Amino acid sequence: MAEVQRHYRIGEFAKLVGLSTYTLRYYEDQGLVKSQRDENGVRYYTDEDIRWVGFILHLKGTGMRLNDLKRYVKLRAKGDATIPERRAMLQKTKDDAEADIAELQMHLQVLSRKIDWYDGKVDQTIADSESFHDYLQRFNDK
Amino acid sequence: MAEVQRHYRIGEFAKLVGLSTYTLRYYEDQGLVKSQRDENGVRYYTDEDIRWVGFILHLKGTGMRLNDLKRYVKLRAKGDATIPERRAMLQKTKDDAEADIAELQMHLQVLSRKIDWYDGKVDQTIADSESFHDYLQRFNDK
DNA sequence: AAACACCTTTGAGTGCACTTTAAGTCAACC
DNA sequence: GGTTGACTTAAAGTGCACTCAAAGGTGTTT
Repeated sequence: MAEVQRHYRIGEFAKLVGLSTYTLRYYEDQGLVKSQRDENGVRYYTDEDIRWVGFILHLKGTGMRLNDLKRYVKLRAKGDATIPERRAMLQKTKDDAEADIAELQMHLQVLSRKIDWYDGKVDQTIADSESFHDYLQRFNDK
Repeated sequence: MAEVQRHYRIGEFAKLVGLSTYTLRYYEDQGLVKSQRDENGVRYYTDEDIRWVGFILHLKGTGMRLNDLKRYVKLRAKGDATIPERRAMLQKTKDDAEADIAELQMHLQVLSRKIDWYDGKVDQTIADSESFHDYLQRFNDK
């Protein structure tokens, strides 16, 4: 636990977090990630940066946009007074993501039914499929 | 059921299916949707078209790309011999969507715990995963 | 007659999140 | 001493899925 902080240069760090060096510099431009510099002006990152990037990738993974991410980072920099606002952002992101999942699952259900129909597992959709078949004839002409 | 087929012109149809007239014409260019024409060359759509657009929107909703959708439609036009391939496409789309959901839920879990942490509820959840808790502690804003 | 909704083709614009290129410098490693 | 990997800024390119504009046309409704 009491080890000397490891330093990672951008190439190594990129591999560790699963982003490209381009993206990392882009994120830095955007104010999402910070780096430190050595005496030659070369970026380096620490284990804390790995955790931070991991966290923002979780937020991104739930559908948060870069603009919101920027806002979140700015709020964080302002201190504890912004916690309620940050909490609200996360809550909204969560709610949105859950709505997305629910919608996705609804679409998936239709897809599953269609697959079942292909497998001949569905009998009550004959009427549906016949008109659908008729419909598709229109695509045959040209 | 033996009613005269209703005809919808593009504006009305667009509202019914929730797409813009631009998008509808774009989809037609791409071969995803077909329309019929009256004696003046004006597009019209039927109830069957509503169902068809509904279906492709379900496929889109599960993450299928327009290119794949185009491929699907072309296969469909080729007849029953392409059913295995179409089935496989749907299966892959389904598997991908399910993987997306799983990933999303993983990210959501991190988000949820962060919200709990903002709420000071974290003490109660130490029990289930100490290392996960430690992991999340790293994100404690300071 | 004006307003409106539709038609055509072609091409440009939008938004997001990168991704790459250019052109030049610098320093470490083999 | 050449390759590698880093640095800089600014700009252009990519991919997807639209979205809109231009410019001129037809037909139907008020």
